[in-house]
Amino acid sequence: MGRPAKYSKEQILDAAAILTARGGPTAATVVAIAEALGAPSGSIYHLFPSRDLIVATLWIRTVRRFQSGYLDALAHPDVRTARDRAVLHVLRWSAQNPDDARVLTLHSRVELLEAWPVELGAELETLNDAVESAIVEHVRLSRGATTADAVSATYFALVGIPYSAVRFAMSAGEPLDGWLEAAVLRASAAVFDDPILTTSQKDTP
Amino acid sequence: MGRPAKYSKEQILDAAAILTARGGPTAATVVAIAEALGAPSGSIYHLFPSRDLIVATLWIRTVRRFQSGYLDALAHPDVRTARDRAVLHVLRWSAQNPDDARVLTLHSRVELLEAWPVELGAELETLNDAVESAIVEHVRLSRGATTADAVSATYFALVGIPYSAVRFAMSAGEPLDGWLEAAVLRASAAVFDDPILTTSQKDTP
DNA sequence: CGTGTTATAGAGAGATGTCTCTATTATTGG
DNA sequence: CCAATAATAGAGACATCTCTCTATAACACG
Repeated sequence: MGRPAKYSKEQILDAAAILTARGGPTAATVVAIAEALGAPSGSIYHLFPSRDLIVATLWIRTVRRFQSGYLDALAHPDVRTARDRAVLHVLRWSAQNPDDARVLTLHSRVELLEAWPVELGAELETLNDAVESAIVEHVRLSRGATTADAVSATYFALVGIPYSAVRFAMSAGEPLDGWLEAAVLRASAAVFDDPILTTSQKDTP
Repeated sequence: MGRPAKYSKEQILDAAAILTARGGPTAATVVAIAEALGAPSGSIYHLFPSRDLIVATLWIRTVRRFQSGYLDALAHPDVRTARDRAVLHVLRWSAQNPDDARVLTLHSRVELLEAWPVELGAELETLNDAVESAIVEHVRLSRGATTADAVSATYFALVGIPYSAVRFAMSAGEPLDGWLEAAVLRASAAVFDDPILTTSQKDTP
């Protein structure tokens, strides 16, 4: 019923991802996306009501794509294995999805879009909930109890540090494996060598 | 000789820094800078020939400001002390200069400006030379000889990791001291616990 | 006190981006 | 084959940004 769609939302998001990854936060203009698809700009607005919504949807899609494997990795019952797998997932997922990784790392959410669409407010609010819960759960498993500092430090070790390696590799042109993988694993693990993080249950090798 | 200047280049760069730090790479428009100074946009062009040159000059100024203390820290004769001081300088300088730090971390140089002014080409080329030399020298002091991987890893440990903490703190609203300082020091130091980095001269605690 | 000099003031030209609105095209079901 | 439907096509209104150009203001020096 009706004319078949020539362009899809996914196509638009794909084009927006590539443009953003390679040209910065402002590169994904509606005109540029339309050109990438060989469409006039009006056709884009048939699928997305605004540019902001394209960018916001791209952000959500990218975060979700990253999170699925990350949560699996962190769910491993052995605490140490979970840590290593989570860290490695950041590196390997980024290596396999360089454009998505660029969207996530080169550009922080705040600078990607100053005014986030209200329609997606709720979704954006809860976007990180799954990872946050998983981190809290991980801290509980490691220590028996949680504190705000322990959760923050764990977040830093299991997300912040591996992402710094992704940024580093992307700007330096280094491959995301070899010595860098090993270095990130050591750096991340070292964060846990702290009395504050290991009071109730000692993590011994 | 002539009317006294009401606005200075420094004032313009200060306004651009604040705008960029708080509103992202595109926030420092000439109009916005002019408004911040209470001047019409034409007056800005009397001091800077183009917006690109404002942003590029701001970048150089910010990097230089950061580097001066960093190089001092890294110049300490004791290798271990040099490392710790360098790492701490990143954290403390960022805490004391939050807007400058935001310019440096929230936005990578590439996304700040796609086309860098040719006039500053040479300056931008050599901007990191001093730090790179210092890192190479540090590696030589630690190991007796240098390899590309060792230099990269050192760069990651002494710049990448501390900056990831700055980003982390800025987006999470954590203070840049306390447990985070300690965690970063451990994470950074752990990168050096590697045979590749310690072949000729062992770094033992 | 006037002249030369240097800076600011402010309007506006031209480019680019977002978004709207109408016309047109392709398909499906009767 | 003929509606009904749902999509694309494309022009253009409106906003904003960069940069230019001319007029005007303030100060130094003789």
